[in-house]
Amino acid sequence: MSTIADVARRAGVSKMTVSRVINNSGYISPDTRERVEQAIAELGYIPNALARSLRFKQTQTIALIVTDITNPFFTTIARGVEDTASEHGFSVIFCNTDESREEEQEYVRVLIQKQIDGLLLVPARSTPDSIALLQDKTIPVVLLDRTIPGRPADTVRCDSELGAYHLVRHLIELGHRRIAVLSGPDEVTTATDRVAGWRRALLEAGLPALDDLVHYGAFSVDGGYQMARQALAGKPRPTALFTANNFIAVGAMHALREAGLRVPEDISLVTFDDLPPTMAIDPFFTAAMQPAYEMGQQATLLLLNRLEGKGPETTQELILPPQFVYRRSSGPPPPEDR
Amino acid sequence: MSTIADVARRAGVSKMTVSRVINNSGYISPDTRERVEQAIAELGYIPNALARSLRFKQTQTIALIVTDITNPFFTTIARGVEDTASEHGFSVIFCNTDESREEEQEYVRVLIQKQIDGLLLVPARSTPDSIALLQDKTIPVVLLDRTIPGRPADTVRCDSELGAYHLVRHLIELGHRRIAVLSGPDEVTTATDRVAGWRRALLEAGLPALDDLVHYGAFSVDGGYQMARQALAGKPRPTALFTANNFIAVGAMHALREAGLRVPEDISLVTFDDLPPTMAIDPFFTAAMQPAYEMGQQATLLLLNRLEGKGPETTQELILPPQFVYRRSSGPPPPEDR
DNA sequence: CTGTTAGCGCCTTCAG
DNA sequence: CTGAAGGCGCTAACAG
Repeated sequence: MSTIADVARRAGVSKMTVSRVINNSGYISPDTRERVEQAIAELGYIPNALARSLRFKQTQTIALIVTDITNPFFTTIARGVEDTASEHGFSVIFCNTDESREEEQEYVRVLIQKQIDGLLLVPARSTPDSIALLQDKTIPVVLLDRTIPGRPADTVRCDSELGAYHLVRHLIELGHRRIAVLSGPDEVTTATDRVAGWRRALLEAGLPALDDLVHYGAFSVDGGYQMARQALAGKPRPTALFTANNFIAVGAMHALREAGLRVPEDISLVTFDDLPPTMAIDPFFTAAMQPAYEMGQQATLLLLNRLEGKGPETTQELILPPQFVYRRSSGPPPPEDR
Repeated sequence: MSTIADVARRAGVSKMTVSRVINNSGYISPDTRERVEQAIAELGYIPNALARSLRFKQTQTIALIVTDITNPFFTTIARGVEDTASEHGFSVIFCNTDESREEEQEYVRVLIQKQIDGLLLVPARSTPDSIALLQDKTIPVVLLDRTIPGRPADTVRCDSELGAYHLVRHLIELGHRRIAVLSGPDEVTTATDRVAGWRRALLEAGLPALDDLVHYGAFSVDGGYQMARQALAGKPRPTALFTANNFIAVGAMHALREAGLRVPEDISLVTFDDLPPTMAIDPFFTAAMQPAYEMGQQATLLLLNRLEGKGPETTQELILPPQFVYRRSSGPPPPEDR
């Protein structure tokens, strides 16, 4: 790897002159520039960004920590982040925590060492530890999708409570009175917010929000399967399920099929997060779709603004509305339950 | 951000001593160590990896360039890469080319500047330019999924020709004689390899591999839709379609539905790449499934080995077999076509 | 218009 | 067991 000194030697100038040519700064005589550019071309010289970063104290690199990159929701966020960052000349380091608080802490440490300029974080669990570490070092952080209770921070997320409220209301309007909710881990704000929306819809309709109907578990196919089995064992059995994400919905469908229940004839299902249109032969779920790409994009823009010292002093919270699609997975309850 | 000098001052020792404590190198008297560790804790000192990298000439960072991170196939690869890299203490910069050669070139340039230790590349188009740049700088590269004709390089991929051959053979055994292939861009080796497998299966069965039956397009839902419409316009109409990836299959299904054709009663469909099990309520496609996670994992291990100077002098090519699942999307041709 | 000096934060070498 | 000097590659500040 040739360095700026090699180029300088070859062009018969000082390192400084080469630096000026590279960065188009200051005045340079045309033929000096020519000589330098030729030397650069001959050597195939490419500047070392590490050395620059060491001086400038910025790396043009941000990081994105998510809990599960295989979930299309996060994939789409990631795509939004990468597109936006790249457009603005930033690279993105991706990290996957698998919902583990320890992994998250470890990643944050490494990323600080690598001197990232900022971080986009989907917090694995609601503890302020990792983000406190960043904020101490005055490295901007934007929380994505989830919040950390009691820790103010810039945030971009979807309105979980509202989305849940509308989905459950839709079920109530169809005539359902026993609606179970299959949610994520109870330490994660999206999971508890979605339960809160479920509760509001029920109470508003004068229906009891029984604890028996609330299930917390993992945001995964297996979690959905387990919770659905529990829910189906309830007496009397719920006539509808509200699942808190796409994987849970798929797992619940497996359990329903196994129990010989037809959807929506025997039981209805509505869910947060749809299956991506690119993957759906025949879209089926009634769903609240989060604007994942836009969330990634907006979060990145907010972060990049912070890097430039722009934006208000106080923390910003951008809450995007979900979109609703009503499809075949929801219908009226079976006759005996009306 | 505190530096090693701050710690040294606070502990009343030299920078060197602090460095020794951090890296556990050389002998240090227990109570000097104690004092230094205390100073580190008090200051919340975290070493600057940039400065280290500048000296050591390695960043413990690799990059992964894919063409479309929203495709679950690449997502799963990415997950395999991230898990493996992280286990070995490496961070991963993700880049998305959208199948654009220019984007790829630009990313490679930036990544070289950032002094990545190695690159995992899904080449967007079959030109050796970007990888030549890396190899000139002796930065190890491992090609993933696709090869670059005429440019030997370490590669980890799935056997596209074989997978296609078996899928098409399956159709032939069911009685199909007019089988169209809907493939990717004709400059991409996976696309051409899959057409080659299709051709071999047909010729081996004594069937004509007519050019009319071959369609090249984009690896996308829209590409699949377009190609399927063309294929359906063929006279006589094919009785089966072989699609070269999951998105193409989904797009083809849209076109089939639009044309009022039932699968498999009126027309059969087999495909490379399944829809991921986490996303499938009711798996439908007869498919050749690529071991995506393992591909990511193996490619990363190969790359990390190269970084340590291990492995044979010659380039390595790891070709993994696809797995086959036979499901409802394929059946015998309609009676009039038998 | 161009060059010199100094330093970003860290670690290797070589003395003490 | 500990410290001082020097350099990784680059550029800001200050000459000339």
